[in-house]
Amino acid sequence: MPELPEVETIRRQLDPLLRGQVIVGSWAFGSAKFTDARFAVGAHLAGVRRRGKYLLIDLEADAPMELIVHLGMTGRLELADGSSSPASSHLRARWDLDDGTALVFDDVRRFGRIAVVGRGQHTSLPTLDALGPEPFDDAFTPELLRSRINASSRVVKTQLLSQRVVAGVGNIYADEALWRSHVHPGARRLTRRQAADLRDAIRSVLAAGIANGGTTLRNYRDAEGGSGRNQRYLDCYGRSGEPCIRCGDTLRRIVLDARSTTYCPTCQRR
DNA sequence: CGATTTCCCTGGCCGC
DNA sequence: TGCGGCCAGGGAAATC
Repeated sequence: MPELPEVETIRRQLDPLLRGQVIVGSWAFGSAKFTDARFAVGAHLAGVRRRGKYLLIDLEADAPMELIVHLGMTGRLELADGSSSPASSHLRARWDLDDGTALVFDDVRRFGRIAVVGRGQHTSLPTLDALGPEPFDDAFTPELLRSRINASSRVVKTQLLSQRVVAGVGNIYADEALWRSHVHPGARRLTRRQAADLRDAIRSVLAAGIANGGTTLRNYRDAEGGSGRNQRYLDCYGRSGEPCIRCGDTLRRIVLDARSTTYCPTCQRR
């Protein structure tokens, strides 16, 4: 379940390793979600960027292009050098690089996606195309958060997961940010104070996630095959039935949009 | 057009 | 030990 901190961790690891290399060959699993991988062959890798949970690898070829990778639920990107090849029991794509290494994409459940598009041409990926601001961007203000949340009748957690209000928040960090800011996941309107607290909480839980190398609960591994450490510091997600560390009440699990949601019924009132 | 629902996937876990 | 059933859930397509 890679969210922004996990994708950013991978981006930071891959960028210096991929920059300057040339893709000399490729292989892709026979599914439309991955077959675009072969269109990157022949391109020069100019750098690895990130938008929300999407990795954007800049390609220089006849025209500027982007190799877009979304890790879905169980996607893993690793660099294989001849000596140590990463676990790839569910290989979905491989890009052979001119120094003899290979970028390998493994994805057990095939919720991931690969696309090669013209630079900045994102209309074929609707979620990316309509992505909200980066959480650390100046544009992500409490006023913007409040106006977008209050403009829709959907509950706040659903809107956070939609990626349209802010980019990169998934189920884990949504529960953490809502808990930290005392906002009920089922709230439909935010006060100015709540919006300010939630904006700050989103930033702080994501920053902690990045600083801790991401959250590994099941499948997530970084680009070196390592586990994250942030799972040791989760206050709310996955802790239903346990006491809230802030007030002592028992954390409760509900289902919103078919996604499990943990919150504190005392700290997070509607 | 926005909101809501369904579907895609398979390893791990639970109960019998 | 074996096996059916269920759960995890991001994003896109289908439907309301």
